[in-house]
Amino acid sequence: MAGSVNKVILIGNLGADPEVRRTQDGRPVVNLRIATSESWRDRNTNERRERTEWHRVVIFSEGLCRIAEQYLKKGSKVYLEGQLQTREWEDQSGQKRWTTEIVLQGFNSTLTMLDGRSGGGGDFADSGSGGSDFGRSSPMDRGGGNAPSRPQRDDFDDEIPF
Amino acid sequence: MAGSVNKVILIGNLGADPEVRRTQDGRPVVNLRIATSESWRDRNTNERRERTEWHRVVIFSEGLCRIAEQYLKKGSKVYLEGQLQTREWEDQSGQKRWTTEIVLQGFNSTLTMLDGRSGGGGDFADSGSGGSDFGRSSPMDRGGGNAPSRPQRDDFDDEIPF
Amino acid sequence: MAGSVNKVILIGNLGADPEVRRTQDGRPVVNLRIATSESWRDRNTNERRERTEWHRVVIFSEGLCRIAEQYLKKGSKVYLEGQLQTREWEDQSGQKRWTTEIVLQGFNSTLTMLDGRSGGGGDFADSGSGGSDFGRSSPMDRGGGNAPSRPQRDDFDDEIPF
Amino acid sequence: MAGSVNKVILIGNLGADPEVRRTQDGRPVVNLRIATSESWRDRNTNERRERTEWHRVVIFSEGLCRIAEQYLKKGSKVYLEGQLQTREWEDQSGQKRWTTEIVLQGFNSTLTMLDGRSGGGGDFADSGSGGSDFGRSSPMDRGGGNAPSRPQRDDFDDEIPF
DNA sequence: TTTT
DNA sequence: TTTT
Repeated sequence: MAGSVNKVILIGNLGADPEVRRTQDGRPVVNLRIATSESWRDRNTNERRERTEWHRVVIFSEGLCRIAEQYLKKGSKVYLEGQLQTREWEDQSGQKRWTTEIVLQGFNSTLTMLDGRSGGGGDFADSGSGGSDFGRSSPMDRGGGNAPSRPQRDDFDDEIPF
Repeated sequence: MAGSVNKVILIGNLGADPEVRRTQDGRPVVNLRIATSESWRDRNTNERRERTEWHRVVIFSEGLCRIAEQYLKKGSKVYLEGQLQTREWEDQSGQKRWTTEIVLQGFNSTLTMLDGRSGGGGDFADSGSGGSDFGRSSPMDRGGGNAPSRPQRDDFDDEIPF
Repeated sequence: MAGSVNKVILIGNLGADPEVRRTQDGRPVVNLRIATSESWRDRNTNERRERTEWHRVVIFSEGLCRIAEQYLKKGSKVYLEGQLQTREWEDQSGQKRWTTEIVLQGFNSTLTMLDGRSGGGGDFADSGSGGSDFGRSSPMDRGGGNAPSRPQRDDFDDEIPF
Repeated sequence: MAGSVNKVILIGNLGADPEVRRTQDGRPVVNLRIATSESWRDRNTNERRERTEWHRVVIFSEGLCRIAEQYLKKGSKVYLEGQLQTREWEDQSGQKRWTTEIVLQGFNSTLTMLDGRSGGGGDFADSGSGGSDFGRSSPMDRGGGNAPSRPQRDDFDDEIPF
């Protein structure tokens, strides 16, 4: 469909260290659990109340995976932009289940650390990546195939951390 | 938690007419199914491909419910801002399930029609408001001078459709 | 125009303490100067480079003004959502000039502190609110003053999880 | 500065056809004038009022320039994401002036047509460009210079329009 | 004028 | 499971 937008913006804290996996062909995938919360004072009881929402974030962009691996850990505060995707899977009993995740992949995905821990810090974005590693299959896949002479993602990565 | 943000921005089309329900105490709740899509041309096969993502949207804001009921229908294109919420429920077999929805409720929720169907059109936001406490004037009115006798939220509601 | 959106999202640091003024009829107006920066390493020279952008922010929302006054100071890091407005003025020589500002006023304006300085911290939004009721307690608290017969926040709590 | 965000999101209509220029080294630059509006009913007079804001948009991304040239015209409705930049210039009398623009360049810039005119339509993003000119210097580097051997942007462009 |  |  022409003219659609699917964007999630979060600022929250990692509930656990980033979980790093690799696809069969060696590309990294990082999963994050991120908490966002709201607090307010209940008018009737005057008690302070809080609601925490837990988000599943999946990073496919190689550059952002690297950032997550190197700089993020349990408790880190991040700003990110990604998109919603719901995927279907089967539980042990063979029943269909759905999980909704925030996917960071391709252009318009961003990950920024908001606390200075680890001496890191920085503002990162996935330029859509360069070469072989990106998207292979997805709407974002520009390519793959032949190794690009100089993958853009690497260029980008060269710049960071600063 | 201080300093967190949980925001979803979608532009997409309704896959069905809005589904309107009422809570036990009479407040409206509207459910929307919204599709966002991306298309690209597969470089390897040169085929055009498309991926459609379906989103569950729940509107609790009374004002936005009214808008949805009155103006939206299957096929309508909308811009919206809401927040992610995952709720737990039990399926028929008593197993826990989770569903992630985009909730429009309270400040920072917005719903805007992007096609002119139905003679409608307009830009709506939920002030979160109930009745009497919102906006003393107009969104743009910084100033004024004469205290308006009638709360902006009502004004706002009066304003639409325009 | 129906169906338009005018939104600015910034994360940056205050270049100076908030500047607080009052309108003739006593309402507060707060001006902020906020810096956003990007850094990168120049590929050719291998030097680290940086570009800082300075933004003029004007807060008309009383609640957000109060927050700014109480919690923000030079160096504070904030997340904010507002809208672009360009206003015309005359310089000393009578020539027309324009200044573009990010205005926080009414629904869909938000201000969140991202560092914990001052013991503060919090997540604030402008419900378009009128006067006395915002900030008094929490972003979620719409209460204030006379207990509204059916506080929305409570509604909200009732509703979730649903 | 690490951890900053500078993002503008607009949905509005072009007030005029795109204005296309070229830099000395041949790269395209497109200027757009975009209107966003809000309407409301004045509580005191009960008149309908409207405020239109005009935005200056500058597109440096080659891919997005092409899109703008090919598909946009006066009256087109667009969704875009870019960033704020204020540049200094001198008027005829040698006085300093500032103009704030919304710049589409590099990752995290997007342009989407929201009306189907011209048979067009589509969802475009600037991947930060391709080849040789991105990252080489900066996100802000509009430069370029050497023709990229296989510009990513072209890859991307191959996919559109669909 | 901020920040890292 | 985070954070304040």
